[in-house]
Amino acid sequence: MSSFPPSTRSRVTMNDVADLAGVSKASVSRFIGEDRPLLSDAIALRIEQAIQTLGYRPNQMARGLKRGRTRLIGMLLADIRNPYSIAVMHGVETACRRHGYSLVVCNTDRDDEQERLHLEALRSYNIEGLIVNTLGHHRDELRDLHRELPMVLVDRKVDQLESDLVGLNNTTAVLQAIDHLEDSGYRDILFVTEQQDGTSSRLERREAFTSLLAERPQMRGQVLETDAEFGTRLKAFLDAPGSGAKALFTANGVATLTCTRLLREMGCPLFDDIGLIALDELDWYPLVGTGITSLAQPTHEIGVTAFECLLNRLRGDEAPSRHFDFPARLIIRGSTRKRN
Amino acid sequence: MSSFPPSTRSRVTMNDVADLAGVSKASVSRFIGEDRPLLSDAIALRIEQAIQTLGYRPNQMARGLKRGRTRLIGMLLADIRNPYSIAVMHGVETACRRHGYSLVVCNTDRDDEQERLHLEALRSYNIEGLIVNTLGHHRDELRDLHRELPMVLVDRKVDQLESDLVGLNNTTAVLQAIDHLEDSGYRDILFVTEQQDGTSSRLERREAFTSLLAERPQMRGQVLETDAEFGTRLKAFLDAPGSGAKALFTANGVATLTCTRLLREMGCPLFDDIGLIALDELDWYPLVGTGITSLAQPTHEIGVTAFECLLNRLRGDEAPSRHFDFPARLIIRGSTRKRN
DNA sequence: GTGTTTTCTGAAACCGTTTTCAGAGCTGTG
DNA sequence: CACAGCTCTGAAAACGGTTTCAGAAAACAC
Repeated sequence: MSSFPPSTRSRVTMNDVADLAGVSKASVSRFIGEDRPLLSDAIALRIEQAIQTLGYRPNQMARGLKRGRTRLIGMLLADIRNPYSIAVMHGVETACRRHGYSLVVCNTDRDDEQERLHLEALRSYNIEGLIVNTLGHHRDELRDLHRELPMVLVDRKVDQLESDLVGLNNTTAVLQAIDHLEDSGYRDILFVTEQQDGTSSRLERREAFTSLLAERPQMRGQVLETDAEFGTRLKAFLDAPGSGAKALFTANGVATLTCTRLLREMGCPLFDDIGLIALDELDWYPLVGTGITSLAQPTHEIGVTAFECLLNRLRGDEAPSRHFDFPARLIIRGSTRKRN
Repeated sequence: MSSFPPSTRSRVTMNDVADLAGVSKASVSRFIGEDRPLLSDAIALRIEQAIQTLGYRPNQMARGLKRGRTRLIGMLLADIRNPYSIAVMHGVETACRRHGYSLVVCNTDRDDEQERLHLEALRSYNIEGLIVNTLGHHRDELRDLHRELPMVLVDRKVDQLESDLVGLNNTTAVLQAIDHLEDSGYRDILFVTEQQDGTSSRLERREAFTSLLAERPQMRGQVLETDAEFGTRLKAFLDAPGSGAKALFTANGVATLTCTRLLREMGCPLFDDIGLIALDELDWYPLVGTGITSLAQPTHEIGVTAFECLLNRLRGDEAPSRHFDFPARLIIRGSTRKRN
């Protein structure tokens, strides 16, 4: 009878429901919370109907305020346009959804100041946990925050920050790559990485490469960063008299893109003269030249695991910090065909 | 003197600041809000110092509760793994950051039920505005929500939802493509689109293609969806006796990937026998075969514009709903070399 | 010196929830 | 029938802020 068009009312609140059902706010609160069994059937029914007719949705902000549970988790990303980040984020998002959490995504675009601003913002929203995939400068802010809430690092360690870490087993992955290259007859390997900026995974991969190759006298290895002079240096590598079949080993998706572009610009056929193996799998690898061999990371699993770590901590797990090192999966394509 | 290690205290609140500074909460509130000019210099200084020593950060949740401004905006995405969505999201995120907003990202994975759940969640967080890039089933929920807050559609219209729309001028883009194909000597065009699912842009592109080709008797066009039988049908198109040079016109990134994969599997050299023009630009297009010609969308600009629309509405702009149709940029590569 | 503004400040109510606490009804016992 | 022990309910006090309102102090006018 007394039905307003709900559109005119600003927003239906717990009081409205209580009034319509003729009960107190407390009862409504019990109904929507975990205390429903406390209520008599009669009252529960009245509340349920009132909620139905009014289309009531509890206000998470108010809930979070009183209860301390916002059901919000934050994710700090260094570069939202990196497919790796996106793939991991997809995993996180899926897991969040499954457990009733929502995700606040913060992209720093590799900018330290943005990282600081985002950290402040996230804190002010009372997020319950944080997933971090950035350079982690602002160590102090991160540590402060870590005292207040659980935190999980993805892919990159942060100095002096004791927290769970989820990522790739970089050493094993690099070993897989080198083994595969050696098996396929390659002897002269150029490891291509983006410029070192303190990213732990980047450093680990590079060091794994250097130390593993040092153990194999039959192979020769060098390392190049994709800096301003990369083009000329790459050309020099290609032109140098070989001590055996040559191959590039790119340390991530961006490096792969850079190399493939350059090779193409140099008119180097893909991949007759030179081999290529890439860390990280991208959907276009099968399409380029004879196809790019890669080591795929279980990105989805990494994301899901990151969230689950957080969830465990939220549920009170106080165990010392753990590391999850996932293995890579070798996908062989034309870019590493057998040589002799 | 009475300095606790801040780590032991749960979280410093406005009351703590007020106590330390020897003022009332009201003054602290004025200090952190827009009423700072009301305060005397002496008091402002005391507050500022108290905030400094305690490391106080206001709680956005509590703020939002009373004030109604959460500084949160939501983005509903159909498919977070689609590079187009990511590119737009990057634009949105940048704009958000610039204006002090944070972004809650919700990925529906093209699932209607997830869309509903996310809409509920977003509403419960009192987001101030919503950017929508989904199928928009749940028309009613969307409409309800639209009464409460401003909304902007990206790329796809939603039936009977009067709201701002930001996207590509699909008709013009298709026209550009056809013109370019015709100029380059192609006469037999296969338009490849993902299965129709109600996405307005998908439909517009297809219809633009059909009607534009109808006006050009010298060209022949047909449309194929990437369904289960697409492989065989594509092969049929390739094998059919041609009435002129053949080309594929893929309606988005996914379709391009599908086609390129199939062409490669069929052993069709890329791109000698057949041309290809793609709507949407991806970073690997230059690398495949002789390079894929594309129509690039100004994704970043689309994202920024979407946010700015929202911001205008938040600031009280009540103008009737607007459409922003951006033009595409033609990037010519080897896949549409001249034929005769 | 009084009266009127103006400027600054704090008390208290409020935002929409949860949670504590006390009390109102019952039921069962001796 | 008095008493304890349940089960259910509502009033009221949080949560961490903002905002209204009224009053104190200072500035100005006469």
